[in-house]
Amino acid sequence: MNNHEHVLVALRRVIRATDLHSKRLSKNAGLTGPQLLIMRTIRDLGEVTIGTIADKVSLSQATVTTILDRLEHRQLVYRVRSTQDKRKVHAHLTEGGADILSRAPNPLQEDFIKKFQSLHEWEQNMILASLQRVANMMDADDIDASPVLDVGPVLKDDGWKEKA
Amino acid sequence: MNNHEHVLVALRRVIRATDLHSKRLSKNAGLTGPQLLIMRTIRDLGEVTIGTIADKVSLSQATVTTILDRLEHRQLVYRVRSTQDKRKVHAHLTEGGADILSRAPNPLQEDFIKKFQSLHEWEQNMILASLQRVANMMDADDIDASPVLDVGPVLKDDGWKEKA
DNA sequence: TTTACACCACTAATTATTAGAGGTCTTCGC
DNA sequence: GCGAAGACCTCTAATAATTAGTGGTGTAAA
Repeated sequence: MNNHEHVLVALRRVIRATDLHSKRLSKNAGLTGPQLLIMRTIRDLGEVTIGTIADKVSLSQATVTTILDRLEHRQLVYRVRSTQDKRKVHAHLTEGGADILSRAPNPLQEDFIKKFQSLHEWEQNMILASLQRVANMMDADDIDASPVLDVGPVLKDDGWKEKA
Repeated sequence: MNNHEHVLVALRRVIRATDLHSKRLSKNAGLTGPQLLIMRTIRDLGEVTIGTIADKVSLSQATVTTILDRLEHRQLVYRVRSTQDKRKVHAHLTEGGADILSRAPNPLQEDFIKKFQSLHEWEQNMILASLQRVANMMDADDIDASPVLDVGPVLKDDGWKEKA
């Protein structure tokens, strides 16, 4: 991981911690930030492995796996194990998943990241430092968190994940 | 792995190198020694994972995987991925596989191993040393290798294993 | 005899999943 | 408001199977 990517990861963390964190979306909507992010990645990249998703969204494979478990249980995505390489698993959106996603607002994350990447390093560092100061000031929690997407009630734990 | 087990592994190697190695069986029959050994393990243990097979036959998981590939291609076994633990894969015999196996001679390997295990360690070591001497004398290759099992021609490489 | 090919077996690397631990946020009852 | 419960996120470490790569043996064909 080069220096550039470190900055990028930091930026993604900032985005997750502000715009798209679960505390914002889960208030009234059925999908959390990471869930939306992963579903968009699947939509945009087509047939995509768990490892590729993890790279794109800067999360561990283990985290992506557990999030996909929840999405699969709600029948928003499904998995297909590759026949070429049986280690790999491809994730796909179901019809319902694609439908819900099409009605979700686009946060322009990827555009933003692409533009950010085109900046000089000193510019990136300056922006990140500024964001840090902003984040420190945000404890007041006086920003409106209006509902973004409504796909029904949040998943209840009805024991769908049977233990071995 | 304790001392006892080391002896057992050595013994299995001796068995493979003499009675059941592929050079003996593949002459006229369709199944090699390791293939038979693995199929018997599946039959005797029922729903069994690759790791368990590898333990039982003292081979690496990787080796068992490749041998199962060939057996599966010949439709003698099939794999089912566990729903409880998606890392695991269960191997089963197909009807045809069970049929062929029922007509194969039983080499009494497991009986032999069990009896051997009941011996004192110095006895085991003595026997292994004797076997080693016998093995050194076997280069003459004057032992008849009569066909044991005939299930048709040996698998030809018709490109069934497509590369990624 | 040489050559090609199928097979065996290993180690190391790769991919996904699970276990376990720690954390945040929301809801529900008091 | 406060505390507990539940759903979720995230990580590291362990686990399971597969694949890549290497080297070897045996058989059959040229």
